[in-house]
Amino acid sequence: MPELPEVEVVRRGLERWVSGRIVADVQVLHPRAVRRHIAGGEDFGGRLKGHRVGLAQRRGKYLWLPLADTPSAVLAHLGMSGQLLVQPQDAADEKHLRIRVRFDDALGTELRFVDQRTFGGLSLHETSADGLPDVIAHIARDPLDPLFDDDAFHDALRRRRTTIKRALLDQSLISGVGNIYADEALWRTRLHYERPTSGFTRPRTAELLGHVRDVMNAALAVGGTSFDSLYVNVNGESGYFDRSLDAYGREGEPCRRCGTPMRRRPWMNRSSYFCPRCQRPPRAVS
DNA sequence: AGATCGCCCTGCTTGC
DNA sequence: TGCAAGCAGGGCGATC
Repeated sequence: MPELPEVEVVRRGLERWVSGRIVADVQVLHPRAVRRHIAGGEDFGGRLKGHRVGLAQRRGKYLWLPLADTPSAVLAHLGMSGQLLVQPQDAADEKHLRIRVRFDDALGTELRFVDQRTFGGLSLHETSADGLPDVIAHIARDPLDPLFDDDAFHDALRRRRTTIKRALLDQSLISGVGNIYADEALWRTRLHYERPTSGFTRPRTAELLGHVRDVMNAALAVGGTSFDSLYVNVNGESGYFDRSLDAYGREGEPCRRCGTPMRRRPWMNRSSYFCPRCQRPPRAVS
C-alpha cells in the first residue's frame, strides 16, 4: 500500500516523465476510477485534452498535476492499490488498467492509472490561489512539508478529546500518516495508541513528530533509489516494508527493544500493533 | 462542530 | 478440494 514516501516517489517520477507534456487523448476504462469527477469520464478526458501538464505537486497522500494556464489540476489518490505508471505505448495493458493518458509528442510513452481495488482515482478540480485543488482544502499539511506548524499541531492535540492514533490518522490535523507509520512512530515514542492527546506535553509532541518524520524519511531514502528508470513505479517496491518495520505486522514476534512478544489489537476496523511492555496502556485498556 | 462508525472493493489467507 | 469468512485499509458521508 502506498504511503506518503511512496507517493512522493511517484510525484518525482511524474515530474520527470510527465510534466511539460501535452495531453492528446484520455481513455477511462472503469467509471469508478473517476467517481470523484462528478461530470463523468467523458467530461474528464475532454477537459484534459490539449493542455500542458505542469509540475507535479503533493500533499499527504494526494498528488496533483496542474494544467498549465488554467486554474485547475488533475487530482490523484492511489488508495490501497493504485499505481501511476509511465509505460511504452505498445506495452500490454495491465489487468487492472483503469485510465490511459496519451500525449502529443514522440516520446513513445503513456501514463497509466492501474488499480486493483479501486479505492483510488483521478479527477479534475478548480485550484485556489495557492494552487491547491479545492476538494482537498481540508487536508492538513503533512509532516514533511516545510510549512507544517509543529506548535499548532500540539495545540490542536491538547484541544481535542481523542486518543493519539486517531489524531495521527485525522487528515485535518496532520496528513499522510497511515496505519503503518502511525504504529511505527508510536512504537518509537513508546506511546500506547489509546493515550489521550489532551495531556500531551510539548516535548512529547515534538518527540512523536520527530519519529513520524524519521520513519517517513527512512522509507523515502530507500524507495527513492529504485525509480530512476523509464518507468514511474511505486506501490511498496521500496523494500522498506520487508526489512525495516518494528511494529506493524509483528504480532507474536519479539519487541526489538525489550524482547516482549508484540501484540495486535482490533482497532477501528483495522489493527494496532504495539509492545505491551514498552507501550503501556493509559488505563484499563489492554 | 467534534467524534464515531460503516461502507466502498478485490485478492489472498485462513478455517471448517 | 471447495467454499465462506476474515483481513487489508484511506477517505468520506451519515449520524449522534
